[in-house]
Amino acid sequence: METRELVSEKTIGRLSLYRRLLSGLLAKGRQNIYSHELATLSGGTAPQVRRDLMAIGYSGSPSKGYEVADLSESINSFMDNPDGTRGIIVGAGNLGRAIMAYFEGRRPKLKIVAAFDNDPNKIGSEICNCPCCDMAYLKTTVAQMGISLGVITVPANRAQEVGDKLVDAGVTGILNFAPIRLHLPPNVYVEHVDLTTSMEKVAYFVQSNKDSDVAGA
Amino acid sequence: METRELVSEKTIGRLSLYRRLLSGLLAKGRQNIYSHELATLSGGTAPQVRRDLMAIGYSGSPSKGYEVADLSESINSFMDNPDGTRGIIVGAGNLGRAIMAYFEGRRPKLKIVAAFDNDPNKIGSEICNCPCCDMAYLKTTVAQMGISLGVITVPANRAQEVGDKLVDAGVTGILNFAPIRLHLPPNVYVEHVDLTTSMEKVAYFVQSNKDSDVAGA
DNA sequence: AAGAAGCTGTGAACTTTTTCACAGATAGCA
DNA sequence: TGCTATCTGTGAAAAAGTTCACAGCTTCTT
Ligand SMILES: NC(=O)c1ccc[n+]([C@@H]2O[C@H](COP(=O)([O-])OP(=O)(O)OC[C@H]3O[C@@H](n4cnc5c(N)ncnc54)[C@H](O)[C@@H]3O)[C@@H](O)[C@H]2O)c1
Ligand SMILES: NC(=O)c1ccc[n+]([C@@H]2O[C@H](COP(=O)([O-])OP(=O)(O)OC[C@H]3O[C@@H](n4cnc5c(N)ncnc54)[C@H](O)[C@@H]3O)[C@@H](O)[C@H]2O)c1
Repeated sequence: METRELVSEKTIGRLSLYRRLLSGLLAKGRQNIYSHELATLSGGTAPQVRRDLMAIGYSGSPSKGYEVADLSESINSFMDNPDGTRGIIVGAGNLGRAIMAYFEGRRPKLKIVAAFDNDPNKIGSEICNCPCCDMAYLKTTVAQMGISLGVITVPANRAQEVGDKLVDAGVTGILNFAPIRLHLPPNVYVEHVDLTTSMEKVAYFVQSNKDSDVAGA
Repeated sequence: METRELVSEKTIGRLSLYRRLLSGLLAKGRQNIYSHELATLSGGTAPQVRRDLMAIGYSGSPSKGYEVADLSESINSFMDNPDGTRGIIVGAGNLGRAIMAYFEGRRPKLKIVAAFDNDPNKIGSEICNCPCCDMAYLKTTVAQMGISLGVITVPANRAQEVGDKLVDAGVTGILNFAPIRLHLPPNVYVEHVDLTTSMEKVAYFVQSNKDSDVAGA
């Protein structure tokens, strides 16, 4: 079974945001920050920020707050795999290519190293400095390049099949953009990004704004 | 007064998924479904499905479960604005265009009707049957076309400014893809889709999977 | 006609997550 | 030095969300 769930998924998500905000501040020369300032930037509350930092064992000073550079480094070393994480994208369509373009060269510890597709016109081409490969090479590539993360951007009706192939190849974390729920073994971490639902949620709360007020996310 | 029974954000998100699953089933001629079946499809539990449907006042039958067509229609009428919801996208870059391509013609009650950009090469062009307009026309377009929803796909450093413009124009719901937290009035519903965080969460949980169990299932 | 099976609807229990509220720490200042 | 202001760290309370467990309904079987 799962051994240690020390830090909750929600906290991990917020830590990801904090470190992004912190590196922006660092670039501007900012040295210290209080929990309530990070809270404002991140859209949360001060106690929540303090709880999150407590979860990774980080301590600030009552008068100076937190040291930007040091905290940033602490979150990095808590979250990043020191050897780096390598991922692949399956489905080099509109969304897949947008994601590849965006993540190219952005984080040294998290790289997308190849794309896979089943369209003969795409196979063999290069997308954002990554080769676009035939699905037949999925398993060997995952093994040879030490890939642990897969991004699924194929149409909904192919997503389960692709998920199965990724797991079979040895991937243990999947980011799924297809609008269905994948059925995969419990030792594989799956994050579903459901853009249709996100859009429909906004549409719903827009509508209900008309007669009453609703808190934001 | 309090007319509308408050339905949580999480329930709304699941209802969006249920109706998508239901329309797939409907297309296959399926007539009835039990809560535990919908639970399996949606990755949830049977009591949760029943609670969610209870929230919109829908009742099934103890022997037949829920009627697919009828339930689907009930969720539609609960979630959709009968007059339809119109949205615009600001930032016709890689992600913005992928989203426009995807949502084109997909839902009759939820349409993206225009794009906006500040790049002179894009302004005046047509993207997925939508005009790409100059930001100068944002306010008048929102008013004239009765637009209530805005999607933000501009770079992070322009997102707050664009959010302010959207709110000023009269939009009351925003789907934000820029990797920052927007600061907007509380009557505006904002959904943040943070793809960087999603990716980093998977990377984190991949890493922590390593030491627990190795045997694939 | 009565019993068995298996479903829904839901109060209550439980779990997770967030917020409150305050002791203790640190710096600035008179 | 001692007072004031304001921060952090955290136990405790509250809120939100999920699951349990079972009464009651409906159909099927015998
Ligand atoms: N683009 C969006 O904004 C958006 C929004 C919501 C959901 N999605 C979902 O994201 C996914 C991708 O969307 P898109 O707009 O990029 O679609 P797309 O059609 O542009 O791209 C799909 C790609 O997958 C490839 N493909 C198809 N079957 C394959 C297989 N079996 N193995 C490998 N590759 C295969 C196709 O060749 C194509 O390149 C879809 O599931 C879609 O429902 C996208
Ligand atoms: N593409 C992804 O996978 C991805 C992942 C994570 C986050 N994001 C975020 O989504 C947003 C869009 O990403 P992208 O990859 O599409 O970027 P992009 O650079 O391809 O597109 C940005 C578009 O916004 C337009 N723009 C810039 N400033 C503007 C302004 N002030 N008003 C109107 N239009 C303006 C540009 O002309 C361009 O067309 C960014 O904030 C990015 O951080 C994207």
